[in-house]
Amino acid sequence: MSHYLTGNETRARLLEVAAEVFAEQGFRHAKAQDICQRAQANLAAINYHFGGKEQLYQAVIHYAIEVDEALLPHLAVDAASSPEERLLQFVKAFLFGMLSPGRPAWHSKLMLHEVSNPTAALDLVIEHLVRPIHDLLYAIVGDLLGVKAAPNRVAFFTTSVMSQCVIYHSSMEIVVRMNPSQQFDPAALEQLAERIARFSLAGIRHCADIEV
Amino acid sequence: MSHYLTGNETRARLLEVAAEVFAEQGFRHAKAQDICQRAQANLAAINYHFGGKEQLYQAVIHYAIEVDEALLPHLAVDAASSPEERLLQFVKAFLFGMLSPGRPAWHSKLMLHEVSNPTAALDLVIEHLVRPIHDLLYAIVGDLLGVKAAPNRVAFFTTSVMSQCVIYHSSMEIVVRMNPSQQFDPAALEQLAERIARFSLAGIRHCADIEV
Amino acid sequence: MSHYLTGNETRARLLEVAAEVFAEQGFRHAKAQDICQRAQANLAAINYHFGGKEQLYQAVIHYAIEVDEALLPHLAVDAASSPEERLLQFVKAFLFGMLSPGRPAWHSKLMLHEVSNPTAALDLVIEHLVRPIHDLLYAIVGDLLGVKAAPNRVAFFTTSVMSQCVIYHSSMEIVVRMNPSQQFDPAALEQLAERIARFSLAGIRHCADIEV
Amino acid sequence: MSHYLTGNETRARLLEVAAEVFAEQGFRHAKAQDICQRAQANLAAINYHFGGKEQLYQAVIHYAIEVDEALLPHLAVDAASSPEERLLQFVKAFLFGMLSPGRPAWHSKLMLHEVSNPTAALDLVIEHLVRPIHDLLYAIVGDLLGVKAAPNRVAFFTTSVMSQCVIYHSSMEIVVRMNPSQQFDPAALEQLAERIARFSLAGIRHCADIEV
DNA sequence: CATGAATGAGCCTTCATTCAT
DNA sequence: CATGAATGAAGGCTCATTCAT
Repeated sequence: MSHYLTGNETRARLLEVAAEVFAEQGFRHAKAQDICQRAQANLAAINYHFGGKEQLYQAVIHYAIEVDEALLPHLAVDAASSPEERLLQFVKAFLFGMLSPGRPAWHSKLMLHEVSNPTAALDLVIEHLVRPIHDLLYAIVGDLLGVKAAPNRVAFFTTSVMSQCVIYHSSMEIVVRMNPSQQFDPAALEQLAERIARFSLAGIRHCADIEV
Repeated sequence: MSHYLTGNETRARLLEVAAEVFAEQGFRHAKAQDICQRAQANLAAINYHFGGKEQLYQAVIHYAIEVDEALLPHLAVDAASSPEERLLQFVKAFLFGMLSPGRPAWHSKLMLHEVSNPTAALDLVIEHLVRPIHDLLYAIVGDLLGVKAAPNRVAFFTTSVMSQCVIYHSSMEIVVRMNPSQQFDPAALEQLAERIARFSLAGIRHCADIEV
Repeated sequence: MSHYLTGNETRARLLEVAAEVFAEQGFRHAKAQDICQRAQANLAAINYHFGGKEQLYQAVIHYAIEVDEALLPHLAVDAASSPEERLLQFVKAFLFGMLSPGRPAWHSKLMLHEVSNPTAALDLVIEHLVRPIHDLLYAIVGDLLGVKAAPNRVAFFTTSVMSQCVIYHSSMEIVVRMNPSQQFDPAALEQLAERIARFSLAGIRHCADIEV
Repeated sequence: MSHYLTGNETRARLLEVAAEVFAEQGFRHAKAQDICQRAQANLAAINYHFGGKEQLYQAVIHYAIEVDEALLPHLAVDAASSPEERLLQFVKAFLFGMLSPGRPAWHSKLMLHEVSNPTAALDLVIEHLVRPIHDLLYAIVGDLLGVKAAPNRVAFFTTSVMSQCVIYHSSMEIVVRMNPSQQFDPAALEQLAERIARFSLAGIRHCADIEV
């Protein structure tokens, strides 16, 4: 059990609230006053418990990483399945994890802010969250292409699949504007995942054939 | 050169500098002082010429839109070509437009900030920049699928293609980290565009077959 | 014909507009920009024509005094009438001059501001506007009391009558709030004047009797 | 004495000083810096304790109302006395309350500014200070006229009496200029009150007779 | 371990005035 | 005689941090 769970309750509440606020506003837009107010803590509490806004943010990132690492297994679907099946499962899990109003609702938003407005914590995020997920997908795509596939081609397809998933989060606003009828309830997400998987599978296979 | 310039020289300088600064820092983080200093103008100049920081930002957005609308025709490739050919041309033009170290280096960054931290100007950006481009691609995909295609399927494929292009801009940092060998010189962009087009084409055709 | 009418038209417009704006906002709250805008003059025009906001205000006060001195005779009613009649006429003229939407609507407001937020021009205003009016009323009251009346008693009654007139201007807001049914159309003003005159006459006579 | 005080000492000092400064300059002309300096507080203290200049002003108004409400009973003279006696007592109490160099010297000035340059707080002032006083006088006048008196006539006389009292405050500067020999020591105030009461009584009675 | 009080640096805006043409 | 452009001083607000208890 890590340090952010030890100590008193105020500290924990602060951390939880900060995660939400940072997720909503990003590091620089987030206001210490806002966090303390929502956490029903004194304005000085941040400095007392964490040493400052900056360090609080670091703690939140660490927190997020731990939480996420616990959820990561969901993406690592049954290794015995066919690559095709695993691709579908991956996309499905990723989409649901990102878009369904699940537990750490703040989680993805936080990461998004970190990516578009990087702070010193970006490295941590990439190594602990992005890379593991990326590697999972990379392995699936690798299996689809077979051992003979050139790494940069595997990487390209991995990126293509990722991009199709990620866009529904990072550019949700715009996606909705361009296609207002698109829904995001579980059933619609399911269909979306299937389409992405099928679309990508076809693309991968086709290219696998013609380009050795 | 005296302090009192003819015409709107100061105003123009202010606009140019502001575009860069807003692109670097986003609206809220950008400092009026910074802009004025770089533009060698008085702190009150922003207020005098534009009426405030907010309106200056609006002006920059309008400026960006004008610049961009001039580049838009490049995406509208020869209508006589086959849809396949047009898809490739579109992706190529889009990628080059976004990634080549071309004209206004600040342009894309500005848009990125606007999308991740939307202001009131987002609507403008969407309607004048995003939608025209989106519609172009939508038309190409529509031609590929034929008249019988359901609109929401056309929209899905359009989004998938767009996402593959956009990710090389919005998440460049991460793409590079995950795949360090990826280059972005013209030759590499050319190859990237071909891959995206081919991958997408296969995906679209496959799905077109099985799903009516 | 005084200097504020000579010179060009811009200057005159500026003066006219400034009078209104100063009347509405008072000297310090009035904004040079506002005045110039309404007068369709350049922002620098005030400094050019008058030398600054301060001097413009002085000019306005002088203007007001001249205008007012021209209107003053209206208060100096027929000297042949009885004092009782003259009192009524005075009150009526004063009330109408203050409250009817007459020509220099800005005039009284300007004076009011000057009195509650005095500037260096207060002396001028008092000597040229307040005192002449006061003296008129003082003379009427003196005639009512007869030659034997002590000056401080004449002064007291003068003040009492004046106060009853002035309050309908200086505290209009409050008067209306305390007595919402009170109207201020010409007929109501007429009645008001009669009441004030009758009330005051009775007071003066009663006191004249008992206090020698 | 350290910079960190217990309780709301700074807040109290700020309030007291602000009352004076607002009374002297009015809301808009008063400078936050000035207030903080005189109160030996930091410029941000206003924001910390009150939330801004505006709210500080509100607090001052409330403060003034509290102070004043404590003094209000002095005006509500013995109900058993005759109306004539009560009128005299009322005028006397009002004049002394306004003009004697009593408690909060800033109080009346503050109200004056509020009336001539109304802010959102005017309503509060009217309802808590003006109306109670007005109602007191209205009742006295009503008793003098008897039950048969029309409300608008009672209101008129009330206004006339009030105006005679108030002018010695709102237009003190001018009153003195017009009648330099007038004194305002307790004895003179006493005489003034008697004159106003007697004058008004005569006016009221006379009109009561002739106008039903 | 925790808090209410206070601070100061930084920022945007307003506004009368000045400059050069 | 007149103006568009530019300026600087001053004001108020935000916000993370620090102090004393």
